[in-house]
Amino acid sequence: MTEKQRVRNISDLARIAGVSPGTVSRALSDTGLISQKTRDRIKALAREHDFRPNIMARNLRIQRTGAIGVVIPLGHETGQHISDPFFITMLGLLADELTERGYDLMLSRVIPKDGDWLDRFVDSGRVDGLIVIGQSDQSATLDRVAARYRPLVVWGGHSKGQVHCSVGSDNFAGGDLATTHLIERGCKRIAFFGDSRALEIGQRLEGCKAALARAGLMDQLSIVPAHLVAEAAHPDIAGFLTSGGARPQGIVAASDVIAMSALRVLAELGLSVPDDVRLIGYDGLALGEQTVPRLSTVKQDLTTGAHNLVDLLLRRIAGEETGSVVMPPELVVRLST
Amino acid sequence: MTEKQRVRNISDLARIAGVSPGTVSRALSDTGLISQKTRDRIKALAREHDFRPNIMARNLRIQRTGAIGVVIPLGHETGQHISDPFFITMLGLLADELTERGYDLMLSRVIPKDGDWLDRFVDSGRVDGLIVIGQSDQSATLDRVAARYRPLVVWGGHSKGQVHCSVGSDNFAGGDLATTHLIERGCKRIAFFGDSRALEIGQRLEGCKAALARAGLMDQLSIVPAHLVAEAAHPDIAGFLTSGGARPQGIVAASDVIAMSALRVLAELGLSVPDDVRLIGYDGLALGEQTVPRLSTVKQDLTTGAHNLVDLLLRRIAGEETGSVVMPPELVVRLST
DNA sequence: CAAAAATATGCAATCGATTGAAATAATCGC
DNA sequence: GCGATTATTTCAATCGATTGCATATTTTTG
Repeated sequence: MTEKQRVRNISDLARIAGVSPGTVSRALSDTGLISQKTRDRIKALAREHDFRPNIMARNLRIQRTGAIGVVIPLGHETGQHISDPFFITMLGLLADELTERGYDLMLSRVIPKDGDWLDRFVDSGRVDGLIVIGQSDQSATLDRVAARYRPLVVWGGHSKGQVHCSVGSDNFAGGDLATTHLIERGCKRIAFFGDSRALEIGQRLEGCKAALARAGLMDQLSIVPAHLVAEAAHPDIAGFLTSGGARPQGIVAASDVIAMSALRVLAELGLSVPDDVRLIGYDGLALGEQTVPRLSTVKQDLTTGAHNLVDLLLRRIAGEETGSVVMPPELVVRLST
Repeated sequence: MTEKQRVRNISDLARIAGVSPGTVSRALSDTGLISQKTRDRIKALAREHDFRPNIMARNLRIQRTGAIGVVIPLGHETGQHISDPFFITMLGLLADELTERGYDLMLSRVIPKDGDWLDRFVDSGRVDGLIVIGQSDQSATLDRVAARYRPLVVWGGHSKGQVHCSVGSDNFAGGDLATTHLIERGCKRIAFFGDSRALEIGQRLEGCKAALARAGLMDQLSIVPAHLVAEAAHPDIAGFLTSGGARPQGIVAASDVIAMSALRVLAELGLSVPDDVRLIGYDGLALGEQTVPRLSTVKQDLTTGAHNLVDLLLRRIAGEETGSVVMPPELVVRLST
């Protein structure tokens, strides 16, 4: 009979302890003036009744949720799925980073049909801040919302005049890096696989073009707007490679996933990588190490990226003004080039 | 000057509309008796001031959060990362399924050091229910918590006497299926790659043994406790294949990810799949279609699985009692066997 | 047209924790 | 030993929406 009926709130515990609810609150949150003795006593009591203060009530009162929203807009690419390896890698890193800082992660997948999707999330009051993974083709929406809602950061490219705060790698430099590498390997006819309507991919394509222009190979470029999803990219790529045009000597894929699809199509056509065609990906995902041959790629440091995203976001939540971050990409040469 | 200062709560709006807060509440939530006329008027007003009721206050009052926690315990495998393709695939499907049912998804990665990790989450009051992906080696903890906390479902294996509600495929049957397939292809020496301390993998191994026993090949089995993470599995596998023992004719990998690692090791050793060694994975993930050669596997229907998980969970939240679900696995023969 | 029934709206308590101000208790200086 | 400080604790308002009950309004009915 020592076990009373369940302690359901701070007042119950206060009654048991013979103090006021306010005192219990102060004892349990390690803040506020209170004697060490009562604090210990009340904490022990709380443990004994395994009581934990109601988080919703706390949130309401202190006006914060302790959760950060992570949103993945699947804009230009309806079939794209949350299980895309890039998203996922980023998601995992963000989960780690946010957990470390004491925040929960609220995941949301959005298909932006209207211009309203972001507003709805922002105004829902469910989260203290928002991380958007990828701009897709929604830069305008992001800019509009960023103008009124501070705690918002975006993984993606940075472009002139951009209003929203972004973290990403220098896509132009990366595209240049990849292309220059292929040129150095002796490739002349080069194909770019990727849909340039997405901001980042467009920038990578520009970098690719710049490298080609420098080498005087501009007229040798083919552009194939391959889908980002592996299954969807397959026919795009197969269509191009079997269309009868001159076969490219080098392929710049706008993502590692696209590169993997290309790898498979090439294998199906009996072409050897890198002997017949050289192929380079983009992102530096772990799966590039598991392919045969292992994939050369332009690596984005996603660990640092995730760290920066969270760091900037928390600073913005704290009211600070922050600029965007552009990180240098790194060429990783493995066996596919 | 038509735009007054920001409407921040239901009372502000009530004042503007000239009604009581209660009426506004009733108008905005499509419940309760209220005249169509006032409802429309107030809704229009709300839209005009783009006001949305505070969710935290609502949650506190109606005692639910509208969020479901998804927890990934990384028990027996410290290096394992949230970006494991299986987790991720499941996560994406759950996100879709939950969004559809009007719930948010709160993601949490846990490394269960103490026996307390699950209790903390359950008692935090952040979520209305919990989905745990994978039992890892934490069946005991899951059973203990399930005994007192109803809205909890687990993806994973089902074993006799299990207390917690689980959804998963019949791992024993799956292991049998994979092994029988290899035997039919003429394999005699068979290796099983996977760490059987995890419940599901242990069951797959049992199925594998059963098939071998039937064929009188029990003494031909090698067991390699490969890690679940691709990078960590690589040395495990390479170590086994170069150890000088008789090379297996068939390999049953406990997951597609392990199979991918095996594929790479075999390629590095100059062995052809399936000519020199036949290889079958487990899970039926999309990435198995992108490998060279495309991977044979035992497919678990994760879409249905995710649907079942959410369905059972919501029924449990509603107070219903539910049993576990064991789904039949399906043999998918591609080019690696 | 009055009474009964049905429909709308207002009132006020409630969910559970936090926190500034007020009250009380403990400690100190001389 | 007494006022002045300082350390604790209590009190009560607050965060913002929901909802049972009471009241007011409208509609129906005989």
